[in-house]
Parts: sequence; structure tokens; C-alpha cells
Amino acid sequence: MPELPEVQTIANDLNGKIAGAIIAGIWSDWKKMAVWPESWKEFEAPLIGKRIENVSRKGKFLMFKLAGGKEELILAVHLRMTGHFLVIDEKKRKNKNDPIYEKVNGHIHFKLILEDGREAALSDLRKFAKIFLIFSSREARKCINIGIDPFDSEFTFNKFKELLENKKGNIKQILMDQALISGIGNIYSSEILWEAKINPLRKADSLSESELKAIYRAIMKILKLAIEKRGSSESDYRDTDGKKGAYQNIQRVYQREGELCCRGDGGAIKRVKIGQRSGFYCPACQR
DNA sequence: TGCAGTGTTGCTTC
DNA sequence: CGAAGCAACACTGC
Repeated sequence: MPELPEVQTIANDLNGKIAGAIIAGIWSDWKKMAVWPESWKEFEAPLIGKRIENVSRKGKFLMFKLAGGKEELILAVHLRMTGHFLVIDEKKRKNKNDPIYEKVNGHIHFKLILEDGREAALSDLRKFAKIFLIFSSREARKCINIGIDPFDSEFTFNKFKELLENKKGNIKQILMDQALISGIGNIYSSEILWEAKINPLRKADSLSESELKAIYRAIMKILKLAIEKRGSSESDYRDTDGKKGAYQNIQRVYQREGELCCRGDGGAIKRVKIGQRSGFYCPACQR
């Protein structure tokens, strides 16, 4: 489930592997994923022959910065629920134990074919991923209407507090609001609130200064830790080698309904529906 | 066997 | 106007 740590891991890996590579062609069997330009020909043409300068992350978006044309061009990709990128080198695909052969990766719907023969392939079981181009000379389309990134230097505690002012909803849904803060989804919002000892159903306007501080610290701590662990792989998420992340092994509440909270307070993890999503928390230590 | 549930987002409806 | 519901899709598990 690509949230900020998973997208960061993919961006880092792609940057290490394919920065500098030239795009020889693109391929897709699901052209609906290109949301802009909507015509596949117009989407495809500007990509051919461009050099991938670097790959970075913005919120949950992957940003491929391309050079070689008259203007700067960015290929932006949102992985939604089940998307992940694999870097495939056909010449080296001999070992059947290569995790790239896993069943979960048999859902490739888009490829950047590189001049050196490798492919950066987007695997997406549920076909929810979206891709689009951002031309520096054209009016920016409202594809990326996202809030501040937690790793932006301007994301200070005071900024965080300011963003939450006058917010009426529960803290979990607010943390997942991409227009406010970008990158946190269902897994990490649960984990962050456990770390901060805050009940996910708490109204944002009921939180004290010290509780807000605990949440802010938890955001930074949990996201950094998850990036170190290369993300969470309960399900389809894999890195560009097809390997799993390790964060699911240290998750405290997410997907642990019924288990005892590891704080040793005797609380059993509860699962509640919050805005049509599953939220997990320990009723004993999260107040 | 069939249907509810699954990480995300954005559009529709009330 | 904000909140809630649901659709987009494929697969898993009860």
C-alpha cells in the first residue's frame, strides 16, 4: 500500500537505477490510466527520446523529471492502492527464484522501455494507478492539489498546529487528508496515533498542545522508521527488485485486531470503521 | 458458492 | 458547503 514510505523507497531505488537513462518507448495495455493528456498519442509522443534526469517523490506521487526537450517535463505517477514499479533487465532474468517472478507481479500495465534494454514496469493489480504529464510551459493542471509534505523543511510543529486549527473532524481522517498534509494513509495514520497514544476518534479541536506535539513527533518518527524498513508489504507492495518491505513485521496496531497491545497495559487492539476505512487502536493506552 | 472487505482518490449525492 | 457514499478493479477469505 503505497503511502509516503513506500513511494519514497520506490523513488530512491528508481533514481539509483534509471537516472540518466533514455526512454526509447512506452507500452501499456491499460491506456485509461493516462489521465492527461487523455489521448494516448499525445501522452506518448513527448516521452520518446527523453532522458530521465531524476526520480523523486511528492506526497504519494512519483515524479520522473525528464530532460531533452524544449521545456522541462515531468511524468507524474500515483500508485493508488496496488501500484508498484519493477526495474526489469531481461538479460538477467534467468533465476526462477527472482522475486520479480512472484504471482503478485504478474499485473504489469505500463512500461517505460529504456534504450539500454531495461524496463521500468508499473505493476498494478487493481488498475487504479494514474499517470500524467506536467509541462512547465502549460498551465499546471490540478492533478497535484496536495498539501505540505511531512519532510518539507517548512513542516514545523507550529505549521502543523496551524493546519489543524478549526478542523472539526476526527484526527485520523485529518492526518489522511492529502490536501492538508500529503503522504499519510490508512496504515501509517493508525501507527502514528498509537505512537502518540491518541485515540483515532478524537476530534482534532479537542487536542491539547502536548497531545499535538506527541502527534507531530510520532509523524516524523514513524515515517522515518518506515522508510528505513523500506515500507509495509502486507499485500501487494514490493520494491523495484520485487522484494517486500519489512515494516509490517513491526506494526503495532494495523491489522492486529484482537491482539494485546505491546505496551503491556492489557489492552486488546480494536478495529473501528472511521470514514469507511478500518482504523486500529488500543483502547487502553490511546486516549 | 457468493459476497463482504482490501491500501486511494475523486465524483456524486444529500 | 461539508460530509457521506460509492465507483473504479481484481483478488482473498470467510
